[in-house]
Amino acid sequence: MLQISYIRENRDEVVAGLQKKNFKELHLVDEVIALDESRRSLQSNSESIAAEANSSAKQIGELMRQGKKEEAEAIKIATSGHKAKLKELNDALVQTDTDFHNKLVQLPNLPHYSVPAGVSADDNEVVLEHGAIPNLDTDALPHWELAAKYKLIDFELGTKIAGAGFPVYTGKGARLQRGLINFFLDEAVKMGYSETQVPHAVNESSAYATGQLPDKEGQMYHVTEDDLYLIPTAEVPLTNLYRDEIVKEEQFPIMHCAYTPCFRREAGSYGAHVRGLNRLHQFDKVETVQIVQPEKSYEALEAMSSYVQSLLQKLELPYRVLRLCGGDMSFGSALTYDMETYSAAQERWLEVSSVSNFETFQSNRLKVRYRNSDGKMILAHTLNGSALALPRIVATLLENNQTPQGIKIPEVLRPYVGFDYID
RNA sequence: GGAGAGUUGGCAGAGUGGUCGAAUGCGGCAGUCUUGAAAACUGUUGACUGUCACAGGUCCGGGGGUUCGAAUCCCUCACUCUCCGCCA
Repeated sequence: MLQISYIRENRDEVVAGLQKKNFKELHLVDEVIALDESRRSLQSNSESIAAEANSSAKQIGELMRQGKKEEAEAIKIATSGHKAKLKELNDALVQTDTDFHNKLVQLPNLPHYSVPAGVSADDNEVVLEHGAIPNLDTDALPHWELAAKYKLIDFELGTKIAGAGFPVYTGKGARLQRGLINFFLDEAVKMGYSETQVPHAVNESSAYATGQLPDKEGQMYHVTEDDLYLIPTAEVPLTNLYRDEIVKEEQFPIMHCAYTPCFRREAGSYGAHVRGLNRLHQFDKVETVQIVQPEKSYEALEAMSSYVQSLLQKLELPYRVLRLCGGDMSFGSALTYDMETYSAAQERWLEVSSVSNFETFQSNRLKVRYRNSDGKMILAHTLNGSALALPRIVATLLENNQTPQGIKIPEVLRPYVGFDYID
């Protein structure tokens, strides 16, 4: 959620930023400003009446104590009109405030100045590419065929017990999953992230605070009986750890990592691009979250980005880093780097990580603040990044490393999985 | 699932319908003392909103009501705890 004080004072910059993000409902900006205006004037009206009512009530109390009943009665009669007026003003205020808030939350975050203009994934800027793209034989198989051949993943069995997009991992496939999770967690801890286990379901307040609600309501599984949402990413519980907290400056940088399954409904996608592991309703991911002072957040973003790259390097996967253009960025992000690995058998890039700085967009709702050295309350900046999401890593690992002897496991993973080849 | 108790400031914990944004203790901060620290003593110490700054307003789990006036009375919802039942 953007800060209204900023919108009020920087209207033109806000509009320009939203345009860069390819946001269409620009009229909302002026509507929000107008609603804020009338909300504040209603508030000051209501408050001055409240102030009068308060002082009358105090006088009455004083007079009653002194036993001057008649005088008290007189003031009672004189102030009896306040109540109706107050009620009226407050009703208007509540209505205006609700309208104001409903519109304010529809505004996405403003992009960082370095974000390239553009409307779609084609306009993303390739920051760098690393590693050689492997030349596979012409009979190389896509990962879903490899998964079947080596009995690593059973998609049909998952469909039977849950539905499409809920794979069952078996044998060395299951072992590979566990190995990757442990590897990612160990690496994150080495980087200074504190390992955390979090609930896999969250309440409405949490989903709202990190921005999944109301923006992405349909993308989450909702347990209606208990009004809980299955987490689409560990970002939600991890970031909400600090909801409504005033943290001490010396706690910074706050760094957490967590492994969780992630649940996404993601309706409406079909075809080869969602085959196999490319898009799932349940998948595994190790997430990293940082909460830092505003002046440190871009430094932290770069560190998170190079950390993710170091993982890909250790896994010996060719990858590239994209700086997302305005139109392709998520609702709450100010700057996002996507990491993609090259899937040689599918001959395309697959997104395996997304690292974002939300600046104060999340913390404004979360109310994560700290007191700076001048004693001022400051909203902290929040960042998060996948480090890493498993399915597409597994997909590229299987495809790129297929050899006549089987699928070669990268050195670094061998101690984690306990074998050198899948065969 | 059944029965009961509770929700107050960073924490613990008082609170009679008016003088309660709230006693007291702990913690935090500043000072005195000390070479320094501890102890002791003194002072100070919530958030939000609003203003150039004051003033003003809101907040005692959330929402609603009664009243001139609610932390205190009523309704309602949520959550927490205890006991019983069930259970990994």
